[in-house]
Amino acid sequence: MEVYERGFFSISESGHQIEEVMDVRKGQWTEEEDSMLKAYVTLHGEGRWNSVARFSGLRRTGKSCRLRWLNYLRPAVRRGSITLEEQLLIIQLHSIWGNSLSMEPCLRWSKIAEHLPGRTDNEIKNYWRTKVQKQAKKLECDVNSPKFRDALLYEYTPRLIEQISRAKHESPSGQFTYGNETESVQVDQSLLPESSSETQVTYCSTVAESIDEQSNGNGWLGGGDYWMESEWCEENIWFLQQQLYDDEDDVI
DNA sequence: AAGGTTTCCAACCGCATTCCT
DNA sequence: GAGGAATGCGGTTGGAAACCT
Repeated sequence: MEVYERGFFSISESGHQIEEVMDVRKGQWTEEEDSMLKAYVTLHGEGRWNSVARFSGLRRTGKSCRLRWLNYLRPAVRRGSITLEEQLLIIQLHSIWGNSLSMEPCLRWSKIAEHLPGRTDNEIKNYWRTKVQKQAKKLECDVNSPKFRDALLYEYTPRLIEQISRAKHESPSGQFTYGNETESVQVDQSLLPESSSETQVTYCSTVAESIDEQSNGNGWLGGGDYWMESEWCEENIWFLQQQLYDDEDDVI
């Protein structure tokens, strides 16, 4: 069903303000709209989205065009499930930029997305909300609680790293998409604080930087064919559950 | 097979920030 | 420097697809 809404197109060209009232289309993009937008951006480049909306012939707002391009049409956009390595990074980076300890509560999804080439902030946000928050709910604790964050960082994360390492060694082709030495991101247990505290941020930064360093120059997501099932597997959920219940009285 | 429920993700919205005149 | 337009962000929603009964 096509949805149109009365809207304004307002742009300024060479100092002249042009304002026009017309029907603005909303909802799912059609293939035709996609190719129109693609063709226009290929020819004129990104940016000036209101002009794109007006001159491409699309009955869409600039905002809508921008979003469609950035989240879907851009050639760099990567598709498919979030891999284990990406999960690992998201969890770690979210602990730095996505919690209340952060000095910059804004910009977190886009900041995290910067470290996952080809992934959009929208995608990461969706992943976090649908997968991580769902698991927190299953485990009957708040996703932002220190208990859940600790469990994710100090119990789930090392297991993820272990799985990644195992997968690397089991992979016959040896195609692994970040770093040459998976072991170099192994968690050093001595670095782990006993419970949630400011040192958690320091620890996370260290791990994230370590991963980031490896990603520089070799483009760990840049072209690897490595792919594996990356959803929250029952084994990991069970393990997390055990940790949460075992530590119930220990963790503040 | 049909109807109901859940999951997932593309797209929208409102607000904040940045840019431009 | 001020004001308005453009852009970018996080939060939220709606609907298609998948799953369950």
